[in-house]
Amino acid sequence: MKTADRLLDAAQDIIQRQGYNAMSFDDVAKMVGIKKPSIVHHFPTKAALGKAVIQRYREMFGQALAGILAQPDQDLRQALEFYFGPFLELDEKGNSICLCGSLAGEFGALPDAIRTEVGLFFVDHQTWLTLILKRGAEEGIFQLSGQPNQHACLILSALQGALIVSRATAAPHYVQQIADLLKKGLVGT
Amino acid sequence: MKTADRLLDAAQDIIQRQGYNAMSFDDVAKMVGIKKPSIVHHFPTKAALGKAVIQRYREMFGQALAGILAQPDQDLRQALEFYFGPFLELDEKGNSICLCGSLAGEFGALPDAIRTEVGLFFVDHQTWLTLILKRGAEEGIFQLSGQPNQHACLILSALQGALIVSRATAAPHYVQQIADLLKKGLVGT
DNA sequence: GTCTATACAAAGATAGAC
DNA sequence: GTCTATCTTTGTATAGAC
Repeated sequence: MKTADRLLDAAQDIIQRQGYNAMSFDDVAKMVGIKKPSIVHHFPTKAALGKAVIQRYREMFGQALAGILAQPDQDLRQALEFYFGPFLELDEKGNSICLCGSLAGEFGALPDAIRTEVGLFFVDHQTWLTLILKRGAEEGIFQLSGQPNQHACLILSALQGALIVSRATAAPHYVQQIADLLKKGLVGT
Repeated sequence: MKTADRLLDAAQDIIQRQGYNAMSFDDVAKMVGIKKPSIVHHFPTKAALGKAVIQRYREMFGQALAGILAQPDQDLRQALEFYFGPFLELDEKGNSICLCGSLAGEFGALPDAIRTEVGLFFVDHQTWLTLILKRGAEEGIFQLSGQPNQHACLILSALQGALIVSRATAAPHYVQQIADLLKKGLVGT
């Protein structure tokens, strides 16, 4: 595996566990097994490393979500289930939250370039969820009590918040409980 | 106003805007108008300052929530409305999120004493919300699709997440939209 | 209770050899 | 592409005067 990718992996892992400000070049270098100044050859600044981490994360999610949408005869309930997947995995793994949830928590301390990427991540997800929910409502699969966009924001916020609260309270299967209740809220009473 | 209280105010403000790791003695001292080493007279370490900030925050919320519960002939819908209040205010103010939401985002980088306080904050809120929802369900005011505790966790997570997403996307009245939909989810279809 | 001065470590970043 | 060495700034904390 290329050094640049291993650096991205290490940086992402630290941010998801400890936050952006707690991620230092030295920590990242030690995880990869090289010395601190060698990082600069791959990423000139910490902000550049951070930005690259989010861009890769956004792209990974973007492809996964586009892949779900592209399926013919898609089951929209199943599509939503796929969406929950990565968040459930993060919670069961423990100690890690969504990369962008972590970054957004330190928003006021972030470089501008990173703030922009984080904002785009959330908008991406809201847009995708809104589309799924709107289709589902039209097909009669979902019975929405509010606007599709509103439900999309609730799902996104609840998952991000659930990961954060779950880690701090160490409650088992916390995100799963939240996801189950969110699903119930989409099928009427 | 006592210096110790002004230090707590300043530290809390920075944590809510930028996070715990971005909060330095020097920043706090400058906001209060004293020099960095003078803080030590009031709080021996950064961890002690941080812990004191959360303890005050927990106590403030604790008293407010107990006050709502203590009201005779309480309207449970109104009680929930009161609960949403501080989160709506934070969102409208902009740039700040819940103190404990911010800290929980950096959980892996926090001193043990602070982790404990953050966990207690969330448990406090879950317990209070569960009680309100359970009573409401018994009285027929709320029609819950899941367990009261489950709804409590959803409300807490959604509000914490909404503040974080709202700040990163700069969407107007974001938390209000989430709160409205959460309320709809408690009254059946 | 606040100050100046200072110790000490860690951080992001640069220069130049290999 | 990685290294050693170094610079500069910042951060937490201490010592001791006022």
